[in-house]
Parts: sequence; structure tokens; C-alpha cells
Amino acid sequence: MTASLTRRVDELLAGAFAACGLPTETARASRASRPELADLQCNGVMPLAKAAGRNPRELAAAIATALGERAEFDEVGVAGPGFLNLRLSAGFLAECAAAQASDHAHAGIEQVDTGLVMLDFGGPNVAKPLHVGHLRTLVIGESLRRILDAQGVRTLSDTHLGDWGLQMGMLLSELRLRFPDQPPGTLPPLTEHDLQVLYPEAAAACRADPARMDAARAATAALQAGDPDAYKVWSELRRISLEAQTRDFDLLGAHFDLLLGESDVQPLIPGMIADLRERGIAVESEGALIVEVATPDEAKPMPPLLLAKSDGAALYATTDVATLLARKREHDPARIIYVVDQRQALHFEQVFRAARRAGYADGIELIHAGYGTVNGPDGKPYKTREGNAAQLSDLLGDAIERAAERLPETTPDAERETLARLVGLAAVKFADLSSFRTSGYIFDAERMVSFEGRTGPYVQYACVRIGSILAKAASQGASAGPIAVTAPAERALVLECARLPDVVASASRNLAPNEIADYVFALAQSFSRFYSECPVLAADTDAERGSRLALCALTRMVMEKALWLLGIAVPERM
RNA sequence: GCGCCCUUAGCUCAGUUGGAUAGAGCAAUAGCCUUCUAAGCUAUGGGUCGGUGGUUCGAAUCCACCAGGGCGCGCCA
Repeated sequence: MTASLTRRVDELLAGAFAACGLPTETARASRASRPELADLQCNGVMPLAKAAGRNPRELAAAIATALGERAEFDEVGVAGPGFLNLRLSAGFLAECAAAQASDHAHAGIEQVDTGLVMLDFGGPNVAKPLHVGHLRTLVIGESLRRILDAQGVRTLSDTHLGDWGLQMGMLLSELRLRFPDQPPGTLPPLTEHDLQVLYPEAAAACRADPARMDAARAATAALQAGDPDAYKVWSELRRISLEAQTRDFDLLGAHFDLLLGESDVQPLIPGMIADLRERGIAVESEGALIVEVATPDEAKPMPPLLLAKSDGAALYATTDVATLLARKREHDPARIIYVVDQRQALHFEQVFRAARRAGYADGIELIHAGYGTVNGPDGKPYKTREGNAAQLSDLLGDAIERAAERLPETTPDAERETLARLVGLAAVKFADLSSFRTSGYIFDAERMVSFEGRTGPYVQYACVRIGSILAKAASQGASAGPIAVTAPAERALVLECARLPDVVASASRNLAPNEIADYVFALAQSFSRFYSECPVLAADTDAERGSRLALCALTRMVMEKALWLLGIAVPERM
């Protein structure tokens, strides 16, 4: 049983608070904002002083006196209006580091059981290649999945394919126009590229020509009515495009337990609508079927959810509610997290409210983890020079190519490709996960692949250097020994490693992978400093070398774990 | 019109339950490779946290108003 450093300190603080007759909710330590004064600080005394009718500094002093006698602390001081400054003892730090290092499975990350969590991300549309708009949902969604997984939470990821609706009708009718002689129920020979341009052209034609749009609607209706020929062509289209999309998923390292789509819940819809009608939840309005989701006591306007068009056709929202129903029936998760563009916030609010009214979400916490857009240098959503949405594979390919150019001359040819891919993808992912989910960011290819400073490759590089030391140590027969914390850079590094459990817990609570990115960069910085200040193999004594080797191993374990949470893998060399 | 989000260093962005002197990277300047990978390390300069008022021991953070920007708002997804 390895309690994290902060957890152990929190317990000591809570004991001291209680001994002074104070509530213990705020008896928590955080990283010191002024490292020259302390390792950790506690701000929890000040808010309590007023309620207790006591002077905050006196209260803090009483706690400091009690704590200062413990072996875990070298010094406990009071500063300013009542900050508690904690300086940890070298022995305690060494003990915590050893405990964390021995936890090979979790690196100290606290395991929790919050019930099954379903993650909905990716969401590619059939016959449309993944584009820049899919980058964030895949990168953030996968990171959240890994963060939960690292906490021991059971997860189920589903990409929720856009494989139904009018877009399919557009495609089917477009194919019929282009290949009038094609036997019904068969797909003409199309290359992947043909398929990719088919949809944009079909959509444009439908927008421009009402007759084309009518044909698309008719084809949609036929497919939804179960026309066997339409179904055969559709399912072939779906298979081919999913193959290409799966390659992009694999390249990005996005893992899906389920590859379900909108089409999978269509059979549920008629029954669902009948049920909602019967119970008076769905009502007619202007010819369409809606669900009122506004509450009377609420000032904020909340438009109703449109459940079916006046012609009876199902909509995006219909499918989303039905998907919720299906997930409830088949998996009964405790939570569903939708990693979808922030611009769809209102849509999800409506879907969630409708599902709750219908009782389809009982016992399920529904969360829309929205994200901001990827923007070009002009601050507007990223476009290619031709004005189209850039394809995801092009974007990633570009980063990988630039990474390849940066590789040292000495890199063996056999490794170049793998290495460039690891480094290029790390650059893209780290840049994406560095800013908070809901804020958009400017995708500046030049900056991102410079690989200097606060980048994925910087962190990978730190990790590679650790590996290099450990490999050399092994070849020299030097082995790790007990950890002793003496040099300032060693102390800082141990403290940084010890933060991992807190950071993971917080990132999970806030669904914020950027907290992990912040952390892993700080850890890499901390190691880089240690690297330049503390010789390992050339340490003064065997004991010092052994301790530093152990520190290197601990740091690598923590760093690799943190990078894994971001979906970033570490090469052997770079 | 209504609603939601945003505004922090020249640029791109962080900023935990309100906490001490608001941080990082890039760019700029000055150093550091006969020692474990210089994709690195060290140091310096750079700020009216959009504006005004309020809440309190304390506000980038909470509240109100104002200015500027983005996004969304029943028969698309």
C-alpha cells in the first residue's frame, strides 16, 4: 500500500488541525508557490480563523509547532497572514520516492472504482476522410480514456460513426447519377480517393440544385425504409470508409472498444417515438415532433428538442437520444462523456434534458466535454491553402515528415520511419493537449515541429536521455541503490515525481489532459536540470551513483506513465 | 434580438478550493559541449491580467455594468 506523498502530508495536517479543534476539510498541502521558502504549503488555516474567532497567525503557529516535531518535516513555518510553509525532511522524501518506485503498476496513481464510464469520441462520417476537425476529439478523447484507465476505472469507448441520415442519401443518389449502368445493390469500382471527393461534390450539388436534394431525400427515405439494394451499397460504402478511418485511428493510437454508429440504433427509434408520444413527452408542434426541455423556473431560454421532422424522418437529436437509450440498456454506465466540439453544447444540453425527462438516463451522469476549434494562423478554423478542411492524414504526415528532417545523420535507416512517426505525433498531440480543452488554439505547423522548448519531443528527449544513462549503467555493471535526497536538483525531482498521483486525480476530475501536459513538461524540465547538475555515472561515490540511478529509473517510470496518458510513446533513441 | 464562451509579456498559451513577488515556451540579449545525447542547461530584460465599480484580511480568479472578439439559437449533422 503506497500512499502518495501529498496524501501522507494531508493526513499529518488533518491530525494537527483536529488537535487544534479545527475542521479538517482545508487541511491540505499544495505545491509551494515560492520554492525558496518551502516544498509544500497549506493555506487552510486562514479561512478557518474567522469562524473560530482566533488570530490566523496564532492558529497556524500552534499547528506549526505540533508538526515541526515530526520526522517528516525539517521545518514548519508560518508566513504572511497565516500560510503554513512545510520543508520536508530528506528521509521522508527518500521514503516516498522508494514507495512510488516500487509501485510498478501504477506509479503511485490512486485506484478508484466509479463504475463504468463510456466515452464517445471520434465520430467520423462515412465516406468522408478524417480532417483537422477530428484531431482534437481523437487526441483528447483517447487521453481521457487513458487517464480513467490509469485510475483503474472501467471504460468503454465508442466512436459513434456518422453512418446514417441525409448524407447517406446524398451519396447513394450521387452514385446512381454517375454510374447509371451499375447493377442495383452493387458498388462501382471506386478508389479511396474517388470516395473521398464523392461526398463534398454530392453535398455541393444538392445545395445548388433542389431537384438533386429531392433525389437525396428520396434515397435517404429508401435506405431508412429498408430497401435491400440501397442497404447493400450503403453497407459496402461504410465498410470501405471505416477501413481507411481505422488506419487513422491506429496511427493516432486511439483505441475503440466499440465501432457503433447512428445506423445501429435506427431499429429502436420507432418504438422510442411511440413510447415518448404515449407518455406525452413528445408532442406535435408546427407539424414536427418535439420534446420541451425548458423548465418553468428558469429564466434562460431553452429551445425544444426536435425529435422528428414533419415528414416523420429522424434527426441527429433523435439518434442521439436513441443511442443513449441503447447504451443504458446494453451497458448501464455510471457516466457517459461526449468529447465533441464545444459548438454543440446546446444540442447536448437538449439531448441530455430530453433523455432525463424520458427516464432514459436514470443513474447516468451525462457530460459534454467540449473542445475549441483548431485554428489557422489567422485565428479562424484551420483551412488548407485551397480553402478546404485539411485532411488529418496530411496534417499528421506533414509533422512526421518534418520530424524525419530533424533526425540526426547517424540514425539507422531501419529506425528512421518509426522514429519520425513517434516524434512527429508527439509534437502534434502535445501541442493539442497543452491548452485547456474548451479554448481553441492556433495550429502553427512551423512552431509545433520546431521541437524546442515546451514540446512533446522535448519531453521524449528527456526520457531518451534517462534511458541512455540506464543502459550505460547496465553495461558497466552499475546498479541502483537506496535513494538519498541531497542536492537541490534531486529534491526538486523527487517532489516533482511525487505529484503524479495528484495531477492524475485532478486531470480526471476536470477532464483536463492539459494538466498532465503541464506536469510532464515540468517533470522533464526538472530532470534536465538534474541531468546537467548531478552526474550519475561519474558520481563521487558508489552510494551516490546508486541513488541517482534509482532516481533516474523512478523519473523514467513516472514520465513514461504521464506521456502514455497523453497518447505519446517514447523512442529508444533520438 | 436572446444565450454561452473568450480578452493575461512582442507572439502562442498556462494559471488548481480566492492566497505570498502573475508563470512557461517562442522571439531578444549574454554565457555553457576533453564528463551520462546541446532536440539540452544557466542568466537578463519584457505585464495597468480588456475597462470601471463592488464583495474581503487578500481578486487574473467571485459579483455588476461597459468595450472588443468568437460561437450557438425546431425541420442540417
